[in-house]
Amino acid sequence: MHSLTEENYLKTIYRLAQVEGSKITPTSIAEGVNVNAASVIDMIKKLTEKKLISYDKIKGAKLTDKGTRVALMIVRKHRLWEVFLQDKLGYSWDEIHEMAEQLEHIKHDDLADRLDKFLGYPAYDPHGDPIPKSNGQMPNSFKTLLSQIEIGKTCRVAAVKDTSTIFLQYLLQLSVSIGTKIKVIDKVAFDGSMIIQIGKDNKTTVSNKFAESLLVD
Amino acid sequence: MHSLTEENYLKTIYRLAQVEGSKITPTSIAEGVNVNAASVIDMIKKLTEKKLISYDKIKGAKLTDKGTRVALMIVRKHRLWEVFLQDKLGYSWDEIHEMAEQLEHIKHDDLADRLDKFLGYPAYDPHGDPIPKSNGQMPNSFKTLLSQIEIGKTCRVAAVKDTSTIFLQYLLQLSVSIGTKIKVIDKVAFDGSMIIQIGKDNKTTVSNKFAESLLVD
DNA sequence: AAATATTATTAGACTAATCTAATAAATTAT
DNA sequence: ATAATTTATTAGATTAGTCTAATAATATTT
Repeated sequence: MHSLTEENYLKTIYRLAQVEGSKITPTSIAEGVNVNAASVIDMIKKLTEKKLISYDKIKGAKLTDKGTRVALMIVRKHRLWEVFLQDKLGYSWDEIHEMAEQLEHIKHDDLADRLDKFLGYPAYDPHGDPIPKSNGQMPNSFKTLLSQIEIGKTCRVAAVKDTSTIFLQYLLQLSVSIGTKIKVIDKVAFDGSMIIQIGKDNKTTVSNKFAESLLVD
Repeated sequence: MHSLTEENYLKTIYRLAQVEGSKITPTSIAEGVNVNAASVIDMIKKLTEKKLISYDKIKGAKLTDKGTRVALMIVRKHRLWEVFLQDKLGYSWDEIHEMAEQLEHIKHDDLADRLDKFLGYPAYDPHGDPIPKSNGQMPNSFKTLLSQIEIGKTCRVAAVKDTSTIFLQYLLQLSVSIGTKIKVIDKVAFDGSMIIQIGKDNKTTVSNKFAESLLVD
């Protein structure tokens, strides 16, 4: 079995790998796991030994098939528990992440599958992220960053790229949640900020950082 | 906050304290937590420092008010999660303990309360043990050991004293669960075994060890 | 290309929780 | 009450995961 710590590294590497064509360096992992880069080197050795990742200085770190399977099952559990916390216990989407971070490590052969069934086989979690199936398959989705939407077009919030509490609370303040319609009114070429209309509200200006953190379809 | 390990020691000390008038020694804790007695000595020091227990060689270990509160909240979470696993996910009572051992350590201000509400404020867990309320109060219950029941009397299974998988599976095999009616037909003075009738089944003979592990009312 | 800055890696130390082996203290049996 | 046994405690080592500080290797500027 894998320790909680190992699981967190695998999950982080999996997440970093989602960013297309990026090299996964010890430093990026260190940021993700929130430890010192020196610690990452040690863990890279351990995970390599266990054949959960491969690592070379030029290509960076990469999950093996085995490592991917483990990571996907952690992501699966995380997202299923998030659905549970929102749908069954009535938490709001900015409160659930921390708890799911703990719940994702609960081990039992078919707990995830039973939970999945109990929740009615949800395809997406409350943040709009797809929930891996027990065989590792992902429900596919076609999402783009809000920043990529052309002026005049309207889109639907599908997921958040940044799940930090501070961002989620900002979204709450703006009344933005999964499913909210957003119309792009104008873009500021200078700094990439956008003037958008949220639902039927008045127009708001949001930063480029904001527009790069929101996934829409 | 307390580490998972500290929580497990507190829970064990709480459990040992339930056995009326028994001194809680380093050795008994060591058995309960499944570690070496030397390790217990270290932890006793740590928990004493944190004012979670008091310890002296003559009186043994004892939870302080603060320690009791912490232990009760772990027991509360454990038992609530057991209800969840049985009632909502459909696990049987011999499968849930291990999972609840992990779930009881999930930390969040009001997770237990929300879960409690979601489950409909259950008073007892699937093993028949009372679930502490959020203020630490216990639903009271008047249980005796099956071994104490007189010949000819009928009683109702209320809880199990031993929650080992092997015992629970034996119960399952005998079709004994919480609520099952048991009539005491005869007792063997020699070794304390009992001849009992389980529900409407035929008579069975059970050992004294068995009769000392089952709580009835 | 040399100077500077960044990133990767090693070496050695630290903490929490554990262990074994040895010793001290207390209990039980003879 | 002495011997034998059990229990408590100390000392020192071990493991997983982390850290800091120093060094090596790359990348980026100028």
